[in-house]
Amino acid sequence: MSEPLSTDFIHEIVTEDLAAGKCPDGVVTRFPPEPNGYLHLGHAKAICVDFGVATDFGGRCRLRFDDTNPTRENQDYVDAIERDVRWLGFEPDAPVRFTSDYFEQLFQWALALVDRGRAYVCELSAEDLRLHRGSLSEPGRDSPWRDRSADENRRLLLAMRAGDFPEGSRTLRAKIDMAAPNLHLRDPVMYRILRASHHRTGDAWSVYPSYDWAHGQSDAIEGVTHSLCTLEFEDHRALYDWFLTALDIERRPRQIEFARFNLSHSVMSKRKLKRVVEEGLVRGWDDPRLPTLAGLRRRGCPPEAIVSFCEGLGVTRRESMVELARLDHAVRERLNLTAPRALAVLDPLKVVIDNVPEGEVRWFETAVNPEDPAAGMRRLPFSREIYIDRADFMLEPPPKYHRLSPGTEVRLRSAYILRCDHVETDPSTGAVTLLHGSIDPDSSGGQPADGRKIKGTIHWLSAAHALPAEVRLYEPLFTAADPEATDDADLLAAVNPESLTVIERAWVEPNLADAAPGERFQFERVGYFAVDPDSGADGLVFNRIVGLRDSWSKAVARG
RNA sequence: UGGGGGAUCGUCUAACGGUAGGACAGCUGACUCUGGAUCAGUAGGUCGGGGUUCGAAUCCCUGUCCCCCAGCCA
Repeated sequence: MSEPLSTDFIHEIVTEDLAAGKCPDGVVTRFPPEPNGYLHLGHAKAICVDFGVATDFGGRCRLRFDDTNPTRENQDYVDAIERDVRWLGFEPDAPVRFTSDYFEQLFQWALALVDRGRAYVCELSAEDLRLHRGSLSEPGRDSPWRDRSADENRRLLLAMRAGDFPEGSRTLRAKIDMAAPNLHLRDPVMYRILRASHHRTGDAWSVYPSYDWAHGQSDAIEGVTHSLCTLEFEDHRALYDWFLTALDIERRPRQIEFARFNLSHSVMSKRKLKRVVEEGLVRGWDDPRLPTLAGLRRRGCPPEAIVSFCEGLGVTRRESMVELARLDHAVRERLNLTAPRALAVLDPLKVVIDNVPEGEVRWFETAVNPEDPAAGMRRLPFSREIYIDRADFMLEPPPKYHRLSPGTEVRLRSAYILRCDHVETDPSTGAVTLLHGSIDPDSSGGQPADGRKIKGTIHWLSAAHALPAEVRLYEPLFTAADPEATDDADLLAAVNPESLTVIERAWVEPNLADAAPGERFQFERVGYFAVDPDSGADGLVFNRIVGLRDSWSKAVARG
């Protein structure tokens, strides 16, 4: 608490509430996902806000599953969501809660409202109910069932619970005002009859509470002080407050809304996400190109980077389009400090070093991570035949090209200075097929004895020691900056056809032989990569998390 | 159209009547055994129009644009 608190408007409100003595038992918040889908970056921000506010004020944050709709929810999602929250690094105040834990209390409260004449059983069909609601500009009309006696309503509500009526035939509605300009106040539905088995309560219920009826009361039951949610619930706040008042609830939670964000070149709406998965545009909910937490995890994004990204976004009531570069930056910032380095050649070109005897192996020591001396050293084998990346050689180099070309020198990272002596090309295509070169024997470790400056340093691998690996390169899933704004019909056309490039046979240094799924590395001069769970007996599979910044290719692109 | 919200560098975000600042992205340069990292520098903004004030991003009036709401989803 000695650290300066964030200055966003939610922190200001909570500070005021605390000063006014409104939270005698401390600040309590909650993250309330519906277990009907996978968490994504948007949820990550909500999680950071919910947990962050609680932590900043020395309070608690709970994880509560808003499981009021058994037709769309299931235990698999519950497990996946809880795993994702913990993976991000947050520890919910035990135990994990469920709105379904409060079904009985909620029902008793509904009965109380019925008795007070504040709720009634309505027999309008879904269609008729819609017709009675009016429109944006016209008031609604009262339901013909609006003025039943409290006794009759109680009897009917109990019968609804008992399962005496068919699904959809009746609802319990709050009796508020069918002419209210806020549509949510036009006698909203509190209970609907659903003949569905619930993942926790089984077949115990045949009526299920609506979000509006359940949410605020669940907050109240749990002693939540600040119920943080996104902007689209703003109009619901009047109803949230109406229920608390109608029930005479004393310790009132306060709903505060903040803005979601959009990520450029990405989609986060549940519907569009579902679409790209179901249309087979990606390989599943954990596809590394998706902004789902499962996808980001598989891609190799460290959770700390995701949290740092979210925290850097700020909390406001303004809609925003966050550039993907922001996420990339957070990932690089984290990985630069923590990822062990490795040499990997994605597009190999063989070089025979004529002044190194066949069969001889020389070993070089180099840092695991120059940014982290504590990470120690690693050993690299060097021999007569090596691979370098094709991009590091040019027959006719442009100005300022610091890499290898006929007759020039370059440093092989941590090993020797190499000169290119001879180039073999395919006579029919002109393509370079093999290089011959020689090393400066007085440059062992990479430092020439005469102190001459070598501008370029490239990565390499001893051909005899290199490990084959599959490498998957990812680009944004969408070419359009704002695919969320495209029509569903055009969504497929907005997909980037080159979002995935698979390199079947790349080479990595032998130290990676035992790398386990999830481990992250920086392939020097190339980017950050993580071991994919597809790795196995057939070999290693790497996902590119994000490339390194590359001012050379930018310069080339500029011309 | 009724109601509820929102407009500050390209992007995100500060400034709460007193010098419009930071971050990301961009550009320059320095340094470098990663053309990475790091460091230094640079460019770039208050939605429009009125008004109040010594002074307005901030207060008032007015206009414009954008988002959300007509599920027995959350």
